[in-house]
Amino acid sequence: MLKITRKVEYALIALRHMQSKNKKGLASAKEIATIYGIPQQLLAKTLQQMARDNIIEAVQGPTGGYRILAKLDQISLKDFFEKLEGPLGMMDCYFESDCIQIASCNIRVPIQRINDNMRNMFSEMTLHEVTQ
Amino acid sequence: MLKITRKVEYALIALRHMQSKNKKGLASAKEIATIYGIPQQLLAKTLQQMARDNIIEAVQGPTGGYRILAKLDQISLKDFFEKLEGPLGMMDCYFESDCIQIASCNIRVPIQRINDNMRNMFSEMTLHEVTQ
DNA sequence: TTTAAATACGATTAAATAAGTCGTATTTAT
DNA sequence: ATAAATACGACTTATTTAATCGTATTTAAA
Repeated sequence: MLKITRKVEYALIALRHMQSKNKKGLASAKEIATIYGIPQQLLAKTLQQMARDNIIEAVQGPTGGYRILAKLDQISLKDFFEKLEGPLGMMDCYFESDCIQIASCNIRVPIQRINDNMRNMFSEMTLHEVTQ
Repeated sequence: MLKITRKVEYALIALRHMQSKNKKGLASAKEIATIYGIPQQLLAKTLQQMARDNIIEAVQGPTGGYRILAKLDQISLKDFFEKLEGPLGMMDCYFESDCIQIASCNIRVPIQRINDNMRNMFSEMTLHEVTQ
């Protein structure tokens, strides 16, 4: 429990790799996948998603690849996680309220407190801190 | 990602229910399962595990059940989670070091930083806070 | 203008994890 | 004796995550 996914892991690895390049330098999915031993197609999808989210920029065609676009010190880990994996809650009832048990549930408030602590924590860390 | 399991959820519900009883009062698995609409057998296992961990105390035989044994304000959420689900790390490499990629991995240190933040957060919350 | 190497992406399959059930044994109040 | 509770390993099912497949598009360079 409380694990991050491979997708997020691969995204962080890729970002950190791209940071080590100069401003105009591109990194291809193949290059990153080979260096870090991760499945190329899966990484590619993750990179494509980050490109859609304007975290990175894609250049097509041969000699193409990706480079960092956003200012990483302005993106919180919480936003980053949510861009890649959707709403960040330790229990689904934090967002959805279709739980039949709601009436009898006795831990809603305490759970929200834990959730809020966790979200705060990730709100206060930036992508830059993590990939610097 | 970053979800707690049903087991933990059921454990919290059960603890909170037991707290609402007086010192000698017992709550059976059946009672709790019925009130909160959770699978009895699964809950029973979780209660048994908490009993083994001396968080609660089991009384066998008819009229038996469970009651809180430990001082909940002395058990951190981190310890609680780890008792129920094992080591608490957002990535396995926080504990295991059999990852083949270790040599080339570029996010070990950053990931440890996130992990440490998370573990700190859960170390600073007590079970009592969450179930009070 | 053809080719090759890259991104783009929906659909599908495989693997891992979580959730739940089953069966049986043991304990103990009545 | 019986019934109602805990104890617990083995098993099955469901859900989620991870990975792969197939195909289309873009574009630099021969």
